[in-house]
Amino acid sequence: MRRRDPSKSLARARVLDVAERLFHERGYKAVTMRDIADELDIRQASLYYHAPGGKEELYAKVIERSMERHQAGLQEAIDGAKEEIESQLRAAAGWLLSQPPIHITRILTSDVTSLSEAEGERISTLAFDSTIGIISKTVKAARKRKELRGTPHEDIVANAFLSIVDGVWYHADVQQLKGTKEKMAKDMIKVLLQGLRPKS
Amino acid sequence: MRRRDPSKSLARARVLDVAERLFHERGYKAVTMRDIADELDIRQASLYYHAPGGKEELYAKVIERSMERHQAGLQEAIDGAKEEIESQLRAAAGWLLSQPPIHITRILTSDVTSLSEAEGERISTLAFDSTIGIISKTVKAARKRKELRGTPHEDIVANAFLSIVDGVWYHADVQQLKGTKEKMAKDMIKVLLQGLRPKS
DNA sequence: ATTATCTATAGATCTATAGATAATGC
DNA sequence: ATTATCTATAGATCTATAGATAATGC
Repeated sequence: MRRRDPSKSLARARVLDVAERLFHERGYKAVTMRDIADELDIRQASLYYHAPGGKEELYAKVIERSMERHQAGLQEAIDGAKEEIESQLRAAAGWLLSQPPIHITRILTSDVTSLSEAEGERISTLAFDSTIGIISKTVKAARKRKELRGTPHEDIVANAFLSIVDGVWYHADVQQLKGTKEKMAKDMIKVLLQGLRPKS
Repeated sequence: MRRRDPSKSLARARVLDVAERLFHERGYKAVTMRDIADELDIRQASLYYHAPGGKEELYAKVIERSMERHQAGLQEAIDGAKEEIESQLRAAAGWLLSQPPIHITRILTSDVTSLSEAEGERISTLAFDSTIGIISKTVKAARKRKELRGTPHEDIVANAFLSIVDGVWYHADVQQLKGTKEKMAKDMIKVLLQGLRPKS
């Protein structure tokens, strides 16, 4: 052994970190326990010491942790911003761009269908509430303050917002467009909000 | 045998239809050859008579056919509409909502990474050009007509548009929101365009 | 004694091939 | 003879478990 394990959480956290990155990048089915072990430089079987519950439970733990972090991160960003929807969404986008892309639509439409039904539903709800739900709530509050008009449904708007940020990631990464991600997000938020404001 | 195969394409097309539905719903890795065979009510091995090239080639054929159809469908919808961006996008959305959701982001970020590198790149390019590319071109043309301002980058806008339509599918299907998909799409297009028009 | 690895392997699943069989058209 | 299935099975891959081994702390 290398050391007396100063906290147990250190090695476990590393496992969760690697698993999170791979699961978010490729999705549940496309990641094998061997892939995760390889990146950790241990044997595939040794991974089960840190993840005795198996792959599905590891995935669930990864998504739980990731979603709790996103929920908190989004909420803090929004609460820390001026009580005004453009500042709030810009802060939310700032948070999202500080983290690797989550591909929330893939989680909700593909990944969860490979899990047991009960687990799939639990993860669906959690993932929805932690991301779309938070933004949706914020949009709703802005409507109460009369900053935004009543349509379209806030979940659709929230989903559009998150997809746009995901799209910014894709175009910055893969398509290598010029300009910073923050600038792209800021511009798209402006576009989105202009259409959402009351005609006055 | 049941019949003299009046065209060969009939059975082949059924295979492609089933495979397309499953691959689009769940993604490449989450669909097995057995899943496809089961839905066709044949044995898993019999599927190889219709798909002798194996799973990866079947997936490629499925995506090629689907993307060619989408490219044609989108282009025809847009060309058939009034030469004005709102009519064009509404027609494009109408086409997309007449087809099952494609989850283009999942294809581009997850599915293609499970293919061989060359095939992955080919499919990526095809999928991008057939969807985001077509909308992007349309946005660019509208800019030339001075209907829209110059930012954000048209690929980002096109991606947002497609994600929004995908989101409409999700919320109508899974979340069971009230109202037709067409109404939701129309409202979101209005929102998007208002922000994209020149200040004048 | 506990912690964290390892090797070996069972068992399930998945892709793919070989070869037999049955039904039809020429 | 051709077309479309089938059964049987090889071989690869994947998840998971059992039990051995090495290093450290008590």
